[in-house]
Amino acid sequence: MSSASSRLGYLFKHAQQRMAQLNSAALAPFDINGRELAVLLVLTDHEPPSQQEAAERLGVDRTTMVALLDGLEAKGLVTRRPQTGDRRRNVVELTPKGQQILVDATAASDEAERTLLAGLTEQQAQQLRQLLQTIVAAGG
Amino acid sequence: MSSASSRLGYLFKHAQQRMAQLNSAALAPFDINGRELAVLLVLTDHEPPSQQEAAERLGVDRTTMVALLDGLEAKGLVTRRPQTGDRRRNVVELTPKGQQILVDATAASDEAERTLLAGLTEQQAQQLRQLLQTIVAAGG
DNA sequence: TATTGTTATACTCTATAACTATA
DNA sequence: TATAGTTATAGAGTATAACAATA
Repeated sequence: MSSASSRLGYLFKHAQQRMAQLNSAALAPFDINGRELAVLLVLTDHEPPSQQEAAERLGVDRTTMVALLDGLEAKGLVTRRPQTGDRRRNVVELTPKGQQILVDATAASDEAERTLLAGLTEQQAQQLRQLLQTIVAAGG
Repeated sequence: MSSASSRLGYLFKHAQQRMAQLNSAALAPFDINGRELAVLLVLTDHEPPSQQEAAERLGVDRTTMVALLDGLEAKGLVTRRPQTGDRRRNVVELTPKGQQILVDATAASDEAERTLLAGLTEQQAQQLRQLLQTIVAAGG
């Protein structure tokens, strides 16, 4: 238990790096990365949110969200427009192209996740997901 | 399954961020961070390794290891000396102070890990660790 | 005054390329 | 020629502070 490779920080970091690597390869055909896919997912999880709401859901600063959306908008995957009633806020929505990319990229990322979990049984994979969700949800 | 917060990339990243946060607080009294503790652990996992061997075990570039060891050496926790027989290599060893810090900091980090896993049973915590090790080990 | 989006800036972590010394 | 350590540099990813528009 006192080896570097058994500590949680090491394990989380390396698991995340490997997942990012696999996602990167799987999403390359769609010209997006894992973070951008996460943004697209956040934008469709609930109703069209403001940039700040999207940032909070993703756990990043609102200034980081600006850069992420700049990229997605340049690729024609999302649109921004002032919210009627409070023109300080931007309503961010997926374009039809963005919606299509979301569907295809999610499928590709699902396959990348299966690759990462190839050494686990289906039951173990579900356990892992549940345990992680418990930890992350508790973190606030 | 199509929400951002259920994807493995998101879960790993946020779990790692929370662990880093807890480690940072727990290790502050010892003036080291989680990465530096990992280096100390790598240096004692096996026999005194060269910088390059230590870098490979930790999964970072050798140039990154240079900077990490610069910091640890400046704090008086490790020493570097040319290896007799191949003076291109540095043998890196913990000082007595480094060994003491390692013991105390590991205990503090163990406590931080328990905090992160507070929502899980002991059995679930061990399961999580095992599943992560399986994934990371498979990744090469 | 407070909030949203934005910009400028800086900090951390990391890797690539080039250099020095050793082999 | 090849390798270990080093340095300079650059690229992600991120946050803080300050600004403009709006409330």
